[in-house]
Amino acid sequence: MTVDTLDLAFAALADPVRRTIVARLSTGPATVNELADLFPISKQAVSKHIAVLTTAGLITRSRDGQRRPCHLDPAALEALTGWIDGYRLTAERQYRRLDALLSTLEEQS
Amino acid sequence: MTVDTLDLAFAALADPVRRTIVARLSTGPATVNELADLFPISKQAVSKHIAVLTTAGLITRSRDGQRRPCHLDPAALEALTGWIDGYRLTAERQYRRLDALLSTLEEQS
DNA sequence: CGTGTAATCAACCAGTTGGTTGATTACAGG
DNA sequence: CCTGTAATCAACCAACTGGTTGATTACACG
Repeated sequence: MTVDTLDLAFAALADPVRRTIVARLSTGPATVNELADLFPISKQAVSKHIAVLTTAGLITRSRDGQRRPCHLDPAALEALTGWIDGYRLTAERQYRRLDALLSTLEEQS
Repeated sequence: MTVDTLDLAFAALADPVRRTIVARLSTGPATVNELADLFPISKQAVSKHIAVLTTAGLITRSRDGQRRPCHLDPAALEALTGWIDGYRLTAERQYRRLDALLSTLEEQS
């Protein structure tokens, strides 16, 4: 996952409407119109949100007659948690090392 | 973690400068001036980025003389992965259920 | 072919973001 | 007290975002 993709993916999840769309899609595919029913905004606005999520690689589209259902991509979500966890674990290791150092100093005093 | 905090945290990580700051802080605390050396932008701009990360709860500040070092908060990062993983796992379960259904239909045909 | 529906495109507007420079506050040390 | 340094505040600007409405494309069905 490239740096730009990380930009797009985190930015995509920074909006509550888009997070709600992700939550809904986690239970199965849905069309733009179905998703638009969840919000008090226009269908075009929802279409834009879906475009943001698609560009970020978080969802994919398919074709079923006139309908173009949206599907969530779990692998893209996993890439995000992977990025975060890398640094989180490094930081936690760092804190444990600091704690150990402080314990050692405590014993010596 | 409230909805607004999720907004702020994801938006904070949507910027490559701020992600680099997070990466650097995962190895230990650093001051604004130290962090500013990593980027070709003004110290004030870095100060703004740090304010964004602080408001999002991802980093904390402390006081050491004139210095005000920044520290990464692993718990805040964990809250983010927790949110993502919830829906990722739901989606993966959904796909496994679909696969199972397709297998059943395959057997019956 | 004509009609209805799903969805996007296009233009526009208000508010936010990321950067700049200049001035200001807070603290350490001689 | 005065000087130097760390950091923030304030004002400003160009670019982007999230919303709107109106027009357009793509497909299914009778």
